[in-house]
Amino acid sequence: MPSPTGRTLRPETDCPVEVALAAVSGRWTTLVLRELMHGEHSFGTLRDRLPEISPKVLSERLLALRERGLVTQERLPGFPVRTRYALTEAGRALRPLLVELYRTGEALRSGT
Amino acid sequence: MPSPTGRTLRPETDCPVEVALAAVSGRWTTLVLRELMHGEHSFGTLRDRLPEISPKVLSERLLALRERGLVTQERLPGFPVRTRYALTEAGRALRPLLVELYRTGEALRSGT
DNA sequence: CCGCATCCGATTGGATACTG
DNA sequence: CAGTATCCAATCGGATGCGG
Repeated sequence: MPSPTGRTLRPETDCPVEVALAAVSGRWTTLVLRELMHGEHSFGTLRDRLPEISPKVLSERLLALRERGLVTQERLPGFPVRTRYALTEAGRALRPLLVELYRTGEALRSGT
Repeated sequence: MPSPTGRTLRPETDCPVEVALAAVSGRWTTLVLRELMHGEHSFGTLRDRLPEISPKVLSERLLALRERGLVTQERLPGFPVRTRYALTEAGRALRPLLVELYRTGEALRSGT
């Protein structure tokens, strides 16, 4: 965490903690990441695996992840249209963080 | 992360990942935690160290952290009133997660 | 099939003033 | 000193319908 001097005094988007948090926060985000950790997916297969997510939100999440360079989108030729979403190297770099989130969450629950 | 079977299909508050995320999310939350990681604080010293946080938000964050069992509040006798906030054992258990957030955030930035 | 546009209710965070 | 009460603007997430 930030050093004693040079401490951030307010939430800044370029603070590393905020950067990482931004990458995984937002409803459904971690679940979308989990699915993509298992491999590539189309828009539709993601919806199949997360049946209750609305197209708008899924679309928003995928766009945000792409803008952060965590996910790539590829339009496949042919008809009907198909799309392929996959994690980038940076996206895969989130795995240890997700593992740590899981680990910490379990510790908190058992501690309670 | 959740096992192949028994995967969570939607965001549920008792999913470990959500539990951990809930503990650290919300604007200012990680900064308040950071200050408390350094030691106990009163409401006022927290405001001094985070000059731009509003009393309402600080109050909300501290309450949420208390409700999750991450922070304790102690009213000190005497006048004027003083209060002391400190991390619980569970609260201190968040340190590795904060470190991992920082580490991941830096990796994302340098990767960009 | 993909995913954007629209509408809407709920939640969030900030500013400020006030009380025990 | 330590908060709570109010008010408000902005963001968020869900439902649904339409267009490429």
